[in-house]
Amino acid sequence: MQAATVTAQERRRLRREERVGRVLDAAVSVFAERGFHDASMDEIADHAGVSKPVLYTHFESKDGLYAATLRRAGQLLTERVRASAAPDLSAEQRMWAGILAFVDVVSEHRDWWIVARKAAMGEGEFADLGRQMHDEMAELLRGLFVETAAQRGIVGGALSDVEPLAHAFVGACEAMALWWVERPGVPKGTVAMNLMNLMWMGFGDLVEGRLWLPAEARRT
Amino acid sequence: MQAATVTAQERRRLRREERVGRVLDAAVSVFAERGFHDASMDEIADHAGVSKPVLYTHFESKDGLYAATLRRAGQLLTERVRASAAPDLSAEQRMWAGILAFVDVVSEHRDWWIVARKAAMGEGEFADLGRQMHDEMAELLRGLFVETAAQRGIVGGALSDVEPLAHAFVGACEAMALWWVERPGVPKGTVAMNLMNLMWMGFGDLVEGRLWLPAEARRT
Amino acid sequence: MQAATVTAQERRRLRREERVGRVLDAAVSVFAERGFHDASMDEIADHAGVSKPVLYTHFESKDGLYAATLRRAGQLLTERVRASAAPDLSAEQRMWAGILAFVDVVSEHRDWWIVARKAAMGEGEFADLGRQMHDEMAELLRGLFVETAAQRGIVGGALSDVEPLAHAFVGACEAMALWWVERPGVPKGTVAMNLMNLMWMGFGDLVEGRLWLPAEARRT
Amino acid sequence: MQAATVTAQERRRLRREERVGRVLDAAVSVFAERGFHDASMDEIADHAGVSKPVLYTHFESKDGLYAATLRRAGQLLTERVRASAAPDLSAEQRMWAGILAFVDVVSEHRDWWIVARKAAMGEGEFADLGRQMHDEMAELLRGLFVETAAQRGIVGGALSDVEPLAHAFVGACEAMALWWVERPGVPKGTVAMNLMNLMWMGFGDLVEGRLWLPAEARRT
DNA sequence: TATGAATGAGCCTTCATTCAT
DNA sequence: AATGAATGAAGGCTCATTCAT
Repeated sequence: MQAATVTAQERRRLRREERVGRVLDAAVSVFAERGFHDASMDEIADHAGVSKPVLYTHFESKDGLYAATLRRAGQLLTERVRASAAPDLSAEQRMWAGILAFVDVVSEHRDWWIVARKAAMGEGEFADLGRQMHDEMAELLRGLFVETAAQRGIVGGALSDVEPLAHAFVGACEAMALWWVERPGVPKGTVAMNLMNLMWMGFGDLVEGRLWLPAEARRT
Repeated sequence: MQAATVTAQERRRLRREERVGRVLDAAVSVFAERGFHDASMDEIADHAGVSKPVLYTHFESKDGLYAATLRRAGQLLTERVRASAAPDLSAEQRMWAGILAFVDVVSEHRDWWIVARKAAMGEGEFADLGRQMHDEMAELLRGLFVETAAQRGIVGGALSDVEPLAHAFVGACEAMALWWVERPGVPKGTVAMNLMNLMWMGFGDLVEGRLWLPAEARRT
Repeated sequence: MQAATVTAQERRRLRREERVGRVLDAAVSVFAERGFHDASMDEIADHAGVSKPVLYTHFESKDGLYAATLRRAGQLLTERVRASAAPDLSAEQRMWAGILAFVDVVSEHRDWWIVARKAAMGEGEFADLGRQMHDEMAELLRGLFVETAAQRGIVGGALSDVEPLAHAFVGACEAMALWWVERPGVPKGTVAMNLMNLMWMGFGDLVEGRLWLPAEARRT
Repeated sequence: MQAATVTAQERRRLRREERVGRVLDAAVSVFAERGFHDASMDEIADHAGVSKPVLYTHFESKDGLYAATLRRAGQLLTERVRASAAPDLSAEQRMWAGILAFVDVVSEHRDWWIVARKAAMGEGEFADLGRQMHDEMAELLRGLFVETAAQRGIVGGALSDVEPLAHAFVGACEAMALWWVERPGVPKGTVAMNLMNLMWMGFGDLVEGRLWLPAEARRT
């Protein structure tokens, strides 16, 4: 009896989780296509094959569902990138692995990535959730910069604050991913190679102190 | 009499244009803060200090007002960048001038830039209008790449298609601008320098054929 | 000087009346085509070639303009019908003349007639104004009935109240006019003949006491 | 279980139909009183005892609700008249039955009849729907005319086209109904008798070739 | 527990009407 | 006296959210 009861509970929990999963999948699909405001709870319920009140038994509100979707998207996208940067690899290897992971995950989870991108331009909590992967990647990059510079004995240098640079690099990745998402024919390897060259080369120059200066500063 | 009549018409026309200007200013401010959907015509009218029907005498609809705002934003932002790249300058000078112009215009017209960025993540006509500056900058960059490569006698090279690279660079600029827009304390020059280094260095490496290759490819 | 002043006033009055006439013409045209609600003051002003405030200097409001239009329509249509029934004619001649006048005026002033018809189905004051011609014709007919019956020495008769009959006959005229207005090819004479037969024959039967009775009443 | 389910569905369907019925009743009442334009969806919802969105779950739009109302009115009014003209009756009996049915239905469904009359004066689709009963009655009458004339061996006759006459007779019925609707005290039988006399007598005269001619034509 | 049906609140849009010139 | 421009008020429609079954 005990076993049966547990099984029944388990089954219920599984069914519940499956439900939630289905709803999130529907939500991400609709949110990605329409954006937050033009996505209606009706359409999401239809996509999920459930009735609208079910949405409200699992999520507080439309905002709640959106936040959950964004949280899920953040996990999905971030985990893979973070996992790829194994600590026993060299900086170069970690960067290459990270780029490969990024390209992979973006192409495999197109909708999640699009939803996050759209949310990133919003306001408040949603923007933060939407920027999760961006921030994570920027932080990883910043770590790589600092670590490499330290290994080479360079302190400070001309560009003392690498945080904006990290964000810029991540922005380059995102822009290229966006460009790529709209051109499905381009092979993944090309995209990754482009990104790696952009980042590793610029990275190398900067870390080694090769610095461009405006004409007026060069006279000295 | 003739002169007076003309003056009256002129005054009317001026007032009309001033009105339209005020409405656009209010619109960009509200759209920037709330996004298209959460911006209400009521709030825009309030911000402009006019009544709601005035919006409809100058613009077809909310969509029309939004499109006009985006068009205006596109002009405002794009003109300066394009104008900065005087054809008698060297490629390096043009790039530096373009970056300075970009940084200037983004900081001077924060709201226009934010509105355009938000629109760029949408769909359809609005997205196109919102991407105007991005596309313009990417095209300018692409031209610089091709021209410089040609001057140095490099044909094809390892990265035959520079379009994605141009988009990536523009993405880097945008990400840094976004980062900067939220940190008003950072001096403009620092941002510009960061961007120029990122672009000119990576640019130089690529144009000169210094190419990063994955380990398995390097064996050959 | 006096003469000149008078002339100037006259001219002004004429111009004013011409203006009012133009506005009424425009109003009847727009009201006829669109009906009261879908007619906008803008469209009427455009049709009249004047600006909207001019409408309000001559008429109190949209309702006022509509009422004026209906009053004018009532005059225009009613006068001719009434004038046709010269008191020195026989009843038969008066009826025939009235029908000819009705058919004439309806075809010559299509819009005025249509406007009145539409108003007749409305509410309140407008309905009354719209029904002016109908009521006038019904009254004329009733007079003919009573007069003829009296001449023939018939008092009371089976149909003591001829008012509803008069309305019914007028309704027949209107329905045929409506049918005719939509079929411009049919000659005027045919329509008039049809109406006269309908009315004169029925009229004759009734006045002379030939009465149809339901089967159960006939047994007696 | 099966039975219970079916019952539940049945109940739902019944309630749904009842709701739709209630909405249509409210709509016809408000449309009859105010006309299409001055009727607001708010007022209709209030009359029906439901909230506004309910109107939109059952009907596409205000236009749709109006069209549905008119269609319903057309059915309601037309069916009874058509049903009354049983084919095994004589022409005279059919006309009398039809008139009784018309008078009945107009008095029992005052609002439906008013709504249809108002719509008939409009334009486009609505006018057609509003004229349904008129057209149906005209067609029935035309059939009676032709049939009776044929039975009496009259071909062509002086009035070769009976369609306008049929419309005129129907117009007479409508005008009398309108007159009656505003004078509730008048007994139904009187109205019916008046109409029957008008129609059957005029009808008889015409079918039998008694024809009124203008003076100038009579000389021959 | 899941659903069909309902609702309250809000937003875009229009138009008769009126100022300021 | 006439106009371009402006406004207040109202109506149609939608959608996130919640009952009653």
